Formats: sequence, structure tokens, C-alpha cells
Amino acid sequence: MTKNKLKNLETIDKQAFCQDLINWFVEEMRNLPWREDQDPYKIWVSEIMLQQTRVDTVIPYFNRFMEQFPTIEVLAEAEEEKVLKAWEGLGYYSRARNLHSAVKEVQEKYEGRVPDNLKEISSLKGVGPYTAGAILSQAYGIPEPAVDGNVMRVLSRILLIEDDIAKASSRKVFEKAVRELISHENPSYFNQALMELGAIVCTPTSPSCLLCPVREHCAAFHEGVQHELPIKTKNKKQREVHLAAAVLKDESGRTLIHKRAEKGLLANLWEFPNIEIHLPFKTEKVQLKEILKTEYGAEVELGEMVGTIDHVFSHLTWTIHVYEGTLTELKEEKTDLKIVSSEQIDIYPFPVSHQKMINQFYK
DNA sequence: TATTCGTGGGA
DNA sequence: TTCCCAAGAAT
Repeated sequence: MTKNKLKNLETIDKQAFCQDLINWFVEEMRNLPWREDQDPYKIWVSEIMLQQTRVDTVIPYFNRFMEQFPTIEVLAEAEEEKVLKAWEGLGYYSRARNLHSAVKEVQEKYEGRVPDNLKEISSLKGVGPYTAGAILSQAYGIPEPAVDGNVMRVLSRILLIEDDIAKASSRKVFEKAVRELISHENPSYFNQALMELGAIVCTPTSPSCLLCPVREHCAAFHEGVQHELPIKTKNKKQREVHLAAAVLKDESGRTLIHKRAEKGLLANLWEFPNIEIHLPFKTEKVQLKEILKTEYGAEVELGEMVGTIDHVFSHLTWTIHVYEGTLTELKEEKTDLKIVSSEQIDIYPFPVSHQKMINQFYK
């Protein structure tokens, strides 16, 4: 009853495949800042940043991050707010908080040395199956699979694997394939070459098969079905959320900002005070003024709506109606509220949606 | 297992 | 415009 999904593993010339793949990588690999040496810390940071994020986007963030936090020791002793600020604009901010937490654990529990075994490295926050394999193979030469989206796309074509790569369970199929194929002489280059091939040649929509170093090993190429793979089900449409936000200034031109909750969307980042609008209650302006008083202890004079910010996340969209106003009184001193000047505001990490508000309505 | 977690770029 | 995507992990 068990269908043999990896039928083409029996016929592929594994030795020749590895050789063709790695020889290509040696010639064509891009010069990337985290490839300058095999520092496990640099590889670790790069792999976290690269999760669901393009190489071109990561490069400047990685360089700045390494300048600011050059070693595990430095990062372990940094304030979380500084780490989030360095991550500002990169997205998926729990990556930064998990990395910071895990680096602290490595510093304390392993004397600052990144673990070189699957059990320990996998126990670190933010290190899942892919990242564990990437670090172990690239930093320590251990033949562990590092299966990301590239690897699933490439191998789905080479081995004609028709599992839905959108399903979490499919990753195991590809890990099994990698365990059969991986070069034990150079697992680092093998893993990186599969990803590099996916990024440069074996691309999602129009693979450059004529430039592919392993096309003679590729079942999909021989069948002419490379455009039909991988199989991937579509994702759902985003949920729409409406917000009303207030850019409030006190008599000296400073503005009120609020630190978001420590869990959930944009956790621990800062924002302008805002509320989600549920229709069809009072007008949003009245709701906003009311919440500012009850939840924030802020007495305000609100003007008319001055603009709209639209922002798209992967799973929802925000439409923010922006109100300007005057802060006349702030009753309590709360740690998640601050009144800051235009110079001080640059210290705080904001999501891109609120950076837009700073640029358009504050500075 | 399915959903939640960002952002910017390209088809 | 709309959709998908890009070196995934946590829950």
C-alpha cells in the first residue's frame, strides 16, 4: 500500500550527481558575507535572517548586525530593544527575539560555543530542522539535511516527487532523499549547492534547464514536466483589519508611543496608540478618544482624519485611519507608554506600517 | 495539521 | 491589481 515516492532514487547516479552539483557550485557560488569564513555564529545569524527572506534583502542587515554584534558574547549582553532595532524592517521579529534568547543560552550553557550536534542545536529557540541542518553542515561538516523551499523545488523536479510541498509533512520525504544523496565528503557544499541551484537556475516559474549542471540527472527535464513541479496548493486570502491610530503631540511637540504586547503580531515593537475598529458602533473617532482615556489614561483633543496607511502582511491586511491630536494630560506612568521627541523616536523599533506614519505625519 | 508570524520584489 | 514568493519556526 505504501507508494514509493522516491522511485527515482534507485536509478540516479548519486556519485555523478554530487560531483556535477558541487563542481557547479564551486564555479558559480555567489560571494556572500556569511561565506567569508565558517564562523558558526555568522552562519547561525545568516540562516535566521534568511528564513523566508531574500538574499539581497538580508545582506545589508547582516553586515550591520555583525558590526553591531560581532560575537556571541556581545549579542548575549545586548538589550532586546537594540536587537529589535537592528532587525527593524526585516520582518518576522520573533526570529530576532528567539535568536537573542538562544545566544544567551549558548553563552551560559555552552560557554559561548554553538553546539555541534543535532540534539543540542535543535533545542535552541528559533532553530528548526532546516536551520539545524544548515548550521551543522556548513559550520561543522556534518552530513545533515537542510531542506528549505529551494531544496524541495529542486528535488521535486530531479526525482519527480509529487508531494504537496505546502504541507508540513512533505519535508520528511525530501529529507529522506537528501540523506540518500548527500555528499559525505562535502555536505556543506552539497546543501548550499542545492539551494543555490534553486535560487539561480531551478527557479519557480521559468527554470533555466539549459544552464543546469544536473539536467541529465533530472527526471522532470527528461519528461518535460519541469514547469508542472513542484506541486503546491494555494494559500488563503488575507483577513482585513481596520485600525484607527492617533499621532498625539504634547505642548513641546513630543509624541506618545506604545509598546506592543510581548506575544503575537509585531511583539515588543512600538507603535502609535491605536484601536481595532468594529462596526457598527460609534464613530471611530469617538471610539479612539474613549480608548485613549480608559486604556492609556490620556486626555486628548482629536482633529480630523489626516490620512490612511495601507499595510499588507502575509496573513492579514491593515487599513489604518490616522488622526492627529493634542495630548493634554497623561495620568499614569506605564512602562509600555513613552512620550518622545523627534530625536528620541529613532531609538525605538517600529514596524514598517508605523514607520510610514512617522514619515508622513510626525517628522 | 493548520495557522500565525513581515516585508519587498517580481510575474 | 493581484498574486506568489524567499535559505521556516512556533504553536
